[in-house]
Amino acid sequence: MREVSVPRSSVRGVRLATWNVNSVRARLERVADWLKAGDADVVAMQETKCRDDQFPEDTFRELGYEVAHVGHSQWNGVALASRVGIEDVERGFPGMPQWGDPPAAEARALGATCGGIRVWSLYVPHGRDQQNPHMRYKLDWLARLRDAGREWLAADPQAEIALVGDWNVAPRDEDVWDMDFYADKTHVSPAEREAFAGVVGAGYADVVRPYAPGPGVYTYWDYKQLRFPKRQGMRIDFVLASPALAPRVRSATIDREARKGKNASDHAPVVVDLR
DNA sequence: ATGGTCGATTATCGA
Repeated sequence: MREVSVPRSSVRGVRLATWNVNSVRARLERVADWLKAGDADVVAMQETKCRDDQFPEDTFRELGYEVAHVGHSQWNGVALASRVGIEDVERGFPGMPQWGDPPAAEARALGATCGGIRVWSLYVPHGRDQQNPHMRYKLDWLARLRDAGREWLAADPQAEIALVGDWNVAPRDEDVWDMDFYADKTHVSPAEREAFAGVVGAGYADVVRPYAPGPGVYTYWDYKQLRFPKRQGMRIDFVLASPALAPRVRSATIDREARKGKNASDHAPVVVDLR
């Protein structure tokens, strides 16, 4: 599968990261600095907030990464950057529900094989609020992802698949800073948690939590209300791994440092080291 | 003070 005979990553393992960058163009300097320091081999990005023709490919290329992107205007947009190859790029997964006018509708999922691992960069619909039709779309979207994920493993139980990104679900009470605050909002409802659990039940394990246990461990902090310095966040960014991939995990970290200072994204990168 | 901040695109909307 690998095109390079002895890539550096095969000697010291593959470092896989996911990061909701909240605009790849507004964040470009910080993303580039993070790539230089972070040594990631594969980086999934979400909320790139640009069209394909606006994606700053050259900056990534200069840093040694190939890129694939799907996006539309300011909405959503997901990307993969890889220095261990990008093959078989797919925009959207089979059965993925649509919302709004294409191509915005397809800007939530990008799959590619990177260094032998099938990586999906995912931006799960937000839901907006419990009564909004967008919530139904969110739950349907996760149900279709569950079905697709189950089929991929049925076709090849040994497949090394990573489902990574911003899931817009906090699966446990400990994953939000205050359950009362979120009681009537999105991300914590039983329906949303069941939808997330459906993907886990299809065979994909959260491989980060064992290395970054809660409570009080988050991946997102609202820009407003000084949520970050007050340590009031949510854990909503996850790396889920298939049964063949999960045992390759050696460590995982949430890079809180990247949320600090000016011009930070409201999400921190999540990093997983594979053997 | 029932908001407070961002980003993309153009006075809103989404997160």
